[in-house]
Amino acid sequence: MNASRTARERVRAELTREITDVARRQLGEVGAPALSLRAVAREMGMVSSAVYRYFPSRDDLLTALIIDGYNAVGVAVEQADAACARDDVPGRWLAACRGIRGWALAHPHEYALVYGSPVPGYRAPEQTIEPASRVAAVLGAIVSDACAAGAVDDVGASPPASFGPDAARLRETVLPGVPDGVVARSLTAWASIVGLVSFELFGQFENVITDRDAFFDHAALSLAGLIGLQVDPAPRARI
Amino acid sequence: MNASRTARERVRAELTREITDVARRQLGEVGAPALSLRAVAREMGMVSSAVYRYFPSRDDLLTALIIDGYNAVGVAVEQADAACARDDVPGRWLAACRGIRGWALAHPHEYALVYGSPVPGYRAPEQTIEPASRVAAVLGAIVSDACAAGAVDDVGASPPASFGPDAARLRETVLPGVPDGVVARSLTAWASIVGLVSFELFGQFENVITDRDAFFDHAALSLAGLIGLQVDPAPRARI
DNA sequence: TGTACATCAGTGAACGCGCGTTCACTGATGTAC
DNA sequence: TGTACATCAGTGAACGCGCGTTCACTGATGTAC
Repeated sequence: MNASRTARERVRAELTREITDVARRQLGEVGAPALSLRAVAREMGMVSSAVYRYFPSRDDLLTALIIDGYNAVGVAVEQADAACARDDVPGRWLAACRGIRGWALAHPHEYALVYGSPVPGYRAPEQTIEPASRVAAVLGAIVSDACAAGAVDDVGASPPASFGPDAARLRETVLPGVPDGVVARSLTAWASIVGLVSFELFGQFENVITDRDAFFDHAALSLAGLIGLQVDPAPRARI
Repeated sequence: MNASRTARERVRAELTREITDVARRQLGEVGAPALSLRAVAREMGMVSSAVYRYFPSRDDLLTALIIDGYNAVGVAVEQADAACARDDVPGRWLAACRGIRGWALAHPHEYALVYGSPVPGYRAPEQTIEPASRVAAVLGAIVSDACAAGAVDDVGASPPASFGPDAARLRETVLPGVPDGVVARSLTAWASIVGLVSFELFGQFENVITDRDAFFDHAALSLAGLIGLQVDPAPRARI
C-alpha cells in the first residue's frame, strides 16, 4: 500500500536526518577533516556498517552536511533581511551581514566547512553549488532593490571588459538590473564580508581588534559604501 | 672545539630544514590535516621515531610550517612592494595585493594552512603571531607612506569609539601616523583582500568569475579606494 | 696526539588506537495473490 | 484475511591500512684530560 510504504520511508527519512544531526554535532567538536562515520555510528548506537544503508560513503555524508550548512546560513540571512523594512537598504545590508557573522559565530565548524579550506581528499560535487548561492541571492536582492530605487551611486573605476559576460550572467540570476560596475563591487563586498568573518573566526584578529561586534558593523557599512549603497553617516533616528 | 661543535649543529640544522622541506612538499599534496610525521619520515628514508630528534611532536612540525608559510608570503609581498617606486602608492598597493594572491595560487595548501580554517586538534602557539604580521606590515607601510604624503582621503563614517585603543596600538606598530578611520578601513581592506583570495582558492568563484586575474586587480583597486588611497581612474601612462 | 667518557642520531619493535569499507548473515517489514 | 515471497535494515566479523608516540638499543660523533 501507499500508506505503509511511506511509513517505512518515513522511518528512513527520520534516521537519515538523525545521522546528519549527530554528524553535525560531532562536526562541531572535531571539525570536518576528523569527522568519522564510525564515531557517528557509535553515538547512534548502531554498528558502523549500518550507516552505509543511508550514506554510501563518508564523502556523501560530508556533502549532506555542506548542503545543510549552506541552507542554514541561507535561512539565517534571509530571516535577517526579512525583518527589515523593504526600503531601508542600509539596514537590510547590515542585517544580512550580521546574519552571516552571527551564524558563523554560532556554528564555527559548519562555517569552516562551507567557507573555509577544502577538506583534504574530498571533492565537492555539483549539488553543493546551488545551495551556496542562497546567501548571495539575499545580498543580490538588496543591491538590486537599491538600484531600482535609484539609491546606488555607480562611481569608481569600470571593471575590466572581460568581466562583462560574468556580470550579464549574474544580472540574470542574483543581481537583476544592476550595472557592471556595481556588480563587480558587490562581488568584492561579498567576498570581503566573508573575509572579515573568516579573519575573526580563524584567529587573524587576535590581539588586533577588541570590540569585534562594533568593528564588524562599521566594516560592513564601509563595504556598503564601496558598493555605492547610500548610507547615512549617522544612524537614523527611530521613533 | 667550537668549530666541530658547529659542524654537528650544521648537520642538525640541515636535516631539520630537509624535514620541513619534505613536510611542505607533502602538505602541498595532502593538505595540513592529513599531514603525517610517518609519511615525512618515510620519504626521508628514516624510521619514524628518528624525526622526534628534530620535532618533539607533529604539532611542532605544523608550527614550523605555519611560521615558514607566514614568512614566505611575507617575503613575497615585501619583494612585490620593493619593486615599485616609493611614491607610487596605488602601484605599491596593487603589487602587494598581487603578491599575496600570486603566492597563494602557487602554494594553495600553505595558504590554507595560514589563512584557512584551523587544523583540528592543533592549537597555534604564540610564536605564530609575530611572523603573521609581516604581510600586514607591508600593507601598513603603504598606507602610512600615503598618509604622510597627504595622499589619503579620510572620508566615510567614523569607527566606533571602542576601536580607539586598537587603532592607537596599530599606529605604534604597523600604521604610524594614520588616523582612526583610515586604520579601520585598512583593516577591512586587508581582510577583504584575503577574503577575495580565499573565495577564489576555495571554489566560491566557480562558475561566477571567468577572468580572475583581471577581476582581482579591479577589486584590489576598489579596496584601495575604500581605504581612501587616491587611485587614478585610468592606468597611468608609462614612457 | 691518544685515550676514556659523554652526548647525540638513528634503529627497530612495539603499544594502542581509529579509520573506511565489504560481506555473508539474520530478522523484520512490506507486497502480491 | 492468509500465505509465499521479496525487499530492506541492521549485525558482527573481518580486511588492510595508517597513525602518533615510547623505549631500550647500537654506533657514531664529539669533548676533556
